[in-house]
Amino acid sequence: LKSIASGSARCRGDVLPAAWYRRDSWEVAPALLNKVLAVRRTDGGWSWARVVEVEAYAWFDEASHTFRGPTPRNQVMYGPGGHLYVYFSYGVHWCANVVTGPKGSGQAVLLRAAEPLGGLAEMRAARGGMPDRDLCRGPARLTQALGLTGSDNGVSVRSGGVLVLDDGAEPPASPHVGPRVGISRAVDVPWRWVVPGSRYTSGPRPQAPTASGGGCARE
DNA sequence: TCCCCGATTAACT
DNA sequence: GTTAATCGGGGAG
Repeated sequence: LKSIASGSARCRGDVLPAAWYRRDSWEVAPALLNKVLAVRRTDGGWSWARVVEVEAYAWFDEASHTFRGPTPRNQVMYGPGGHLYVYFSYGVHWCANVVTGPKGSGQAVLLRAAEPLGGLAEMRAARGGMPDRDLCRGPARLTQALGLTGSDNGVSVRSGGVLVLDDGAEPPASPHVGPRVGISRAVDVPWRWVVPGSRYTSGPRPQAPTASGGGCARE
């Protein structure tokens, strides 16, 4: 059990076992919903947020960085699950993924949005005083708020300054599912999962699975 | 070596 | 709704 704090705010949660990450990305992704992502700041305090939106990527997936095999950039994605893959996007932004699967498989889950919970002052400062709702709403906003950069590429999420914690909150029983955002290939693959009803998600609202006969049920 | 383009955001109109 | 900013990766020549 880990305990982290920022001022009077506090969070207690369990590190997930390595085997938990050794599954395929499309299984780990919805399980990451409602987990807590915590990052230690340089002053020793922490900032943390609850994951509310994720996307899965895999080796056979045209939209994945691993689709064309190993390169210097994507080498962390070929490492064992339970580590952070951080890449630079559009020459401006950092985006963070949790690597999944066994070593060599080339899978990861993109962290797209989170609900800020603790260490809010530092997140606000990092984001230029945006509304709290927008602090981690979007993959690059999330890394900016929590201070994740390329220097965090490859670090474990099970120890050290970046932690994924299970604080007892269950993943949603029926997460909303939909197509991934901002990609041009495999746009029809429904590998984006969102906590229903959360105000802290980004992009268009995906649909609930078969909730009212709607959703993707067609063809 | 060159060139195109991207798992985006913020600031515009 | 539209667009500029901004630069490294990776495929092609």
